[in-house]
Amino acid sequence: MKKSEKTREFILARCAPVFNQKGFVGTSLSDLETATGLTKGCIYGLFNSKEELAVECFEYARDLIHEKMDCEAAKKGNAIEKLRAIFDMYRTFPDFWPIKGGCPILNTSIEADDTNPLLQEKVVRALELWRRLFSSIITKGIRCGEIKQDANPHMIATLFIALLEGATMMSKAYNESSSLGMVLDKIDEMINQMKP
Amino acid sequence: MKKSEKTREFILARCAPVFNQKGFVGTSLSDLETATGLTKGCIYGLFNSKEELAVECFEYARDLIHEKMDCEAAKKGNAIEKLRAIFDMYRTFPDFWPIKGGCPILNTSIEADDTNPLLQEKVVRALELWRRLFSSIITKGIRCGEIKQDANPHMIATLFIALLEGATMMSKAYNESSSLGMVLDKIDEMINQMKP
DNA sequence: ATCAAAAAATACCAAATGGTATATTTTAGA
DNA sequence: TCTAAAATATACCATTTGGTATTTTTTGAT
Repeated sequence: MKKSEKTREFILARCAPVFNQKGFVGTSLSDLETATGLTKGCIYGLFNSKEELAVECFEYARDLIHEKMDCEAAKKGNAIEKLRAIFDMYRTFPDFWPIKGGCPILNTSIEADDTNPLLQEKVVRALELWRRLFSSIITKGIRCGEIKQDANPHMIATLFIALLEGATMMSKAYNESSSLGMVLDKIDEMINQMKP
Repeated sequence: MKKSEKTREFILARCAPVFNQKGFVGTSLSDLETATGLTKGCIYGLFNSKEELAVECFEYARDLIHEKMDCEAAKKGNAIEKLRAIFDMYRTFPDFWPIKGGCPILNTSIEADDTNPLLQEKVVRALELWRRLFSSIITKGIRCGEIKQDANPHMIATLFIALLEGATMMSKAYNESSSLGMVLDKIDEMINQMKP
């Protein structure tokens, strides 16, 4: 691995949490200098603009979370348990997040939807990826007879994501886990009703 | 009404949508000058700082929405219908929002939770207000026998808000109303199950 | 119509912003 | 060990930022 590649990864790891907490416009180049201990001369040698860096940081953060979910799901043998494993991660709020600042999809979506088409597009792709993760688990569960035949994977996945994101916002706002807890209990109930 | 009071209201009405779309840090004084047609000399004569103006804009936007919900609910006679009336507003996404940029509570919460304690505190109060609106309708519904005795108002209100906020984020991201539609259908189902 | 007070505009400020051209240091292959 | 290339730091740039002191304009009561 080339030195520049290592530095790139290092910069992403250090800057992703900063962008996730302060947002794209809220993060200044000097913030990124302090976060990395590098100069902007160096940063601009590896990334063409602040926006390009922000995009890569977003994808870095999204991957962290997605991989963690994939990993938790992979440990389980059937669809219902896979889903439960993913939702159980949220029980350790806010420590669950592999990155400081909460859900990068939520954070970036809210900031970008009216202001930054490039980031906005990355958000849509990330949401699609996430929704597909849920709905593919559900679809397989239906095929294996672990989940009701008439369950609608796309709709259930959408409900799960909406519930999780809304509850994440609330629990971060209140700075306590009880809202998220109530939502997770509801999700549990919904999962039980999915059984054949 | 004094001239200065009228100008204050005018500034709030013009600036609130700008803050709601671009965020606090993303909005510059020159943005506010273009939005109002006034100079910052004038703006600073009425507000002590950009932050104070942002706080008042947030409360202005929150009131717009809250009053619209109150108004819709007031038209109906019983709890179930009051709830439905409020949720039906969301069916006209994105035109429902009395203010451009979507839900100001969601937007401000995401930006402020890690960066701006003052705005953050206002978000918490707004969330509490909103949750109380829902749970007081539900509580009255229980007392009148329109809603199951064992319904948990606080929990149901939390679920509703999480669903609405999560779905708002998704529908704004995708720029289409189908996610919100699915969530509204689910909420409808939940309301039906609340009947005694 | 006058005039003081209120409201708004002008002109200015230091600091910070994103970005770049250049210089210096580090790296790795011969 | 030498050296060219790669990586990083330095020094600089124009522009924008939030904010203010001052001046001009508008207002409304007499």
